[in-house]
Amino acid sequence: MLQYPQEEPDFGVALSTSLVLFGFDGSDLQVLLAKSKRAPYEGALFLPSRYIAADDDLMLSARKMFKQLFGYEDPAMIEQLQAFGKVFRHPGGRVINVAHYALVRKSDFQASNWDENDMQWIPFSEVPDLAFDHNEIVQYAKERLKRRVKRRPVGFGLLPDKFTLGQLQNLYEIALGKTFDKRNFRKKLFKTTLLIDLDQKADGRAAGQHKGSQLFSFNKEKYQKMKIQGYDFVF
Amino acid sequence: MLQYPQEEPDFGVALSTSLVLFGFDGSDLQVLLAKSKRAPYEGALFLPSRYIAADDDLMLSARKMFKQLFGYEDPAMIEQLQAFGKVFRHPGGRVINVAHYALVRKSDFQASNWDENDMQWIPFSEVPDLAFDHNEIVQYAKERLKRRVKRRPVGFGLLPDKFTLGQLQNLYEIALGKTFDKRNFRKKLFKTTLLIDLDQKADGRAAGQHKGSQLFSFNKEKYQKMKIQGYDFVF
DNA sequence: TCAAAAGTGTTGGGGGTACACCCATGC
DNA sequence: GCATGGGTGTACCCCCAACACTTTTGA
Repeated sequence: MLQYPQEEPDFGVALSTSLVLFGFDGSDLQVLLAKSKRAPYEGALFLPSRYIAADDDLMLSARKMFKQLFGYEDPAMIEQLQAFGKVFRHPGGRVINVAHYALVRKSDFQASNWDENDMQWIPFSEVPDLAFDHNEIVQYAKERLKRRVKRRPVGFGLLPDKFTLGQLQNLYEIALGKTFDKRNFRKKLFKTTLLIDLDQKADGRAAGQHKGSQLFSFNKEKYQKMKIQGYDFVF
Repeated sequence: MLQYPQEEPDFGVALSTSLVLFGFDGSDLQVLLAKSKRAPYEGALFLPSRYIAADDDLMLSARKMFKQLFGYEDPAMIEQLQAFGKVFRHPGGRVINVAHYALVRKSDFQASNWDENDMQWIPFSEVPDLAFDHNEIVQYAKERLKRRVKRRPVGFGLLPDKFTLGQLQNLYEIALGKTFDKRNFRKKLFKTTLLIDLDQKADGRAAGQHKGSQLFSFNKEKYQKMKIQGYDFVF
């Protein structure tokens, strides 16, 4: 039969998932990486990864790993990237990596058992050579993030609840890889009417935040309503 | 170890791939579907699919299936969509479907052994309930196509070498799901300077083609050059 | 007092959208 | 002759890009 030329499926494959975790500390967009302790990649950095049991849901497995790392369940955004086949060959057979990416607010959690796994945040633009084919995955994730940032207000999921326009602009500039004029950037964002002016000024200096600058939050409810009515966020 | 909590990968999974094949006949964008002859989906339509051997490359498997169907190797565009996990459960175990999509020029090939497999082109907007989770895959493929059409000149890969502006407009309208003003559409396309006016008028009536209307072709070489110099096709 | 970021308006040009009529061809 | 699609120009508006100086705060 043309559609299924092999008589029987070949049940010799294992699944893994890697998570590309993007975090933002106010001035720097970063990717979470672990350090390998095993040959042949001893000492090299790689994406947090795990095997998926044969009967586990793909997305659920990715979410479980996320929870293990951060202690909470619902990242601002999590999505499958795609399946990567050119992974390292396990002696036991073929392993397919179904990679995901997620966005986290770095302000939302505290590192817990990361040290023992040698995990660290690496700036977006300085990701070194990684183990396995993880550079390819990170590259793909970056492209996906760019597309999403342009067409959906996902950027806000990376920021703390109260943020300054400076932080927001930093984020957009790093994610999209170009600079924007401050005045034009503000006009553009205000035009969406999705920013709530909190009538509050920053009283300390978080990363990328200037003491005394105006704080804003993102009007998620309004965005939901507008979306239903056909509004399309385009940056 | 946090990164790989299961000691060993679980080699009990099989891979399959489904192809979402988009074709265009000049007036209608279509998807290629086969008819199932087996329970529990007997009579239902589904995407052309095959199992992937455990040590086969994902993309290569998709290309092989493409060649089986069309007799030539290089579709205008072929890309992985993503892995779909909620596929039917084979009695032997878990099957993961790594779906792909491809664009074909319907003018480039002749149906061969399709009859015996009950394969047929179904209009883009009239895809019925499909077997397995294939509706989800088709839906995902449509979104991907929309994005690609907007940001790359992939539409031309669906058209015959010589096409009319009417055909091109049809294609864009169906793919993006909206209508365009004829004059504005032409202005926009001419502005790209990527259309070659063949100084030739259609002498018959292909689908969606009006006898006597001007024929154009796409200047692929010029596009390649412009792309290298940073040009970004945006429709 | 110096450095760094916040905050603030105007102008010009380009691109998008809206809009209507005549012509060529097939049936 | 009638229906269908081909082909053509103008006007307006909105959005984007370019552009510079003053103020606040921390060090």
